[in-house]
Amino acid sequence: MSTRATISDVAAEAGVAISTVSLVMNGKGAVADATRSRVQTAATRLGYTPSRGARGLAAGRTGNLGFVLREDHFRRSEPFYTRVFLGAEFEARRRGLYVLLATVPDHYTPDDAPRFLQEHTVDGVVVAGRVDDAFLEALGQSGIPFVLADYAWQGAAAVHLDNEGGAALVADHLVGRGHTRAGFLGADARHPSMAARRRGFVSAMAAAGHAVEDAHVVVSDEAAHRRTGADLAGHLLDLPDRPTAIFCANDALALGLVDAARARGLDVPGDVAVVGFDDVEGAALATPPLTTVRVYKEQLGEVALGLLAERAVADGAESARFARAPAVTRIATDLVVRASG
Amino acid sequence: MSTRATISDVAAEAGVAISTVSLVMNGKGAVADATRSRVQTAATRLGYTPSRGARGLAAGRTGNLGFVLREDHFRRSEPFYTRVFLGAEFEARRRGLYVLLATVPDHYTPDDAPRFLQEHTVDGVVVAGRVDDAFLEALGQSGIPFVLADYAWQGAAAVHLDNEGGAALVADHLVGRGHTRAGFLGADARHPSMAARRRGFVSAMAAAGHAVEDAHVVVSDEAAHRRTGADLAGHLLDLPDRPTAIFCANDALALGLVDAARARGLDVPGDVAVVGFDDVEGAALATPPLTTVRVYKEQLGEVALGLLAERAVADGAESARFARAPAVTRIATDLVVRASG
DNA sequence: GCTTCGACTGGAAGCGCTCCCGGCCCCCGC
DNA sequence: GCGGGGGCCGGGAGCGCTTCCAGTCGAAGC
Repeated sequence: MSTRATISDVAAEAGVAISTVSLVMNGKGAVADATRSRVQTAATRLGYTPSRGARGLAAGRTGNLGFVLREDHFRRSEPFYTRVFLGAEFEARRRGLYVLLATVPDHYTPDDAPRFLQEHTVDGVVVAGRVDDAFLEALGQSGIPFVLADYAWQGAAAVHLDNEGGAALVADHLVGRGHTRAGFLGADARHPSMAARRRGFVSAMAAAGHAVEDAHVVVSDEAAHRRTGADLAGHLLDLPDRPTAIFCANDALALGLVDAARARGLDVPGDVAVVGFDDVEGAALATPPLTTVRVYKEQLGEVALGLLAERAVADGAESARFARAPAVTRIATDLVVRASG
Repeated sequence: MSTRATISDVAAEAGVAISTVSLVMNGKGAVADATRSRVQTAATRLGYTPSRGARGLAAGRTGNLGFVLREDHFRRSEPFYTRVFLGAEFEARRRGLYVLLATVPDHYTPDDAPRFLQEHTVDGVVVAGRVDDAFLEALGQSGIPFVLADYAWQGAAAVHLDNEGGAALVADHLVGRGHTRAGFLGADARHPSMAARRRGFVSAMAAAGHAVEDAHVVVSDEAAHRRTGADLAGHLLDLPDRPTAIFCANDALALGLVDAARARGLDVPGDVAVVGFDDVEGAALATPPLTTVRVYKEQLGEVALGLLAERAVADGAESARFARAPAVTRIATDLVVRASG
């Protein structure tokens, strides 16, 4: 191991100038093939790998990107954002970048600022899921490019799931199965995705000629957990004109609703069909297996990071940044039909 | 925002030399109080934060630590290692360090080497959970200091849970409840922790005068999932002299065993008491709530990172590294008694 | 009163790399 | 045959910071 080889070692070994080695390592400029290969063999012989730190210092870029999410999103047992992160990490690796992970508390104060915002150790930030707007505010003012994943804020660049489209798929599916009286169960109402699922479902049902009655739309501000689903279920299941099918804003809620239905002696899907959203790992294993909308979490992360990388890299032109119109990318969703509805 | 302040801006603003600013920022050397405070106010007025990259380059240290785990450990739905990571990240923040996360595949080949090993972007690495020994081999040869969390390998520095102690607590508890015929259900047998739990339990039972019969010890090499627990359960539950209590190597197995018991019409804990290990989030919510051993995942990460930080920092003295005896730290565990046993 | 020390501060040499510039040489066109 | 334009490559100035070294100045020591 001793001390590792530096660029000048390689230059000496190959008998060329430092700058030539740099050109070769970065695949830039015009270098004669002979020289190029001489440098390359010298580099491999010495086991040379460019130092990230030095490269960053000189190039004014760090090659690091931040990935920020709310603390409780990260420690949730359903690894939704973990998967998003993995996708991002994968894409970063492909591009030769690093990802620094950081969490922000539910209620953000300037003291909670991830250090990398201060120390400028990242060229850009992916923000996953809903975070305190105060954080986004601070992030926006810092001038660091950022991309939201599965969240929306003031027209900032974002990539999210096609929630409306997925919900519409559900509506079509239910209508196709002969349901004309469908209900919706939602939670975490402030999350744009949740709102979009509701919107997509309600309007698709209406478009199909089976408008959802207001009384059949139950939405809460609470977190969208299984227990919440069970707790809210009564508002629909105990109705005299109980819906014959219920679309829940996510699988956890759906699972909770199934619990509640079962507790009431109702058969799923016999008495009430249930459809979720997300296709979490437990959905296929549940009894009955849950019909749901599959979302591609890794892809969400990949796309978000890719978008960010392009913005952050192009960011040498400080001025051009705000000129580019914020892009909103949508990741397609699929309906997975199982036994529950 | 424009372009951020550098150390020389601060020096100019405070009317001192660059080196003096550096001394102040690092709290080193002898600087007159007046100068110090002048520098500090200048720094805050300019919103100056030292650049990590430059600092690292100059000091020969990056201030980054790696956190490596197996890919499938990370995407598991139970966020065990996620919690460990959070603990590590927390401790790193306290110390002003960054954590780079990387995963290695189940079967490691040199191509899978996390980039930071090559690019020397980290000063040390925390390895969480069981990884391919080939990776540890490579890591060891790279000369980068590392600390294992929840794994053991060739006497390398490691911190792990007090598995034996926790298992002994379970044994004592069961004996105290009058159980004299206890069984053990394990999986992922190659994991040292799993072996330790078994060992601790068996020897504590023996010490209490109620040795566990060999036929009552069921261990598999499969992953320790809920389904595995259900699948293996028959080897104990269907025995003519079925144990009155079963200690499972982790909660997932225990939950699976409870499933299997219920499927057979057996009452838990009436017909068979069940105890798990880990205290996962679902343990308290299960029916019946699971008696289990609580482990402090965040603390595991904290301690591992702390240990590593000390090694990696002290590592200016390249030679001293191997002189220090590898420390093995143990994190205490607690018994949580709930309804299942 | 002059040396000696210490406390303090400034200068400057890098850390390993990128990238601009300038120069060499060779080939082409007229 | 001569000028000009590329293609290639070397030099060198930084990037922002740490750290060694030298130098200044005031006060204590003889």
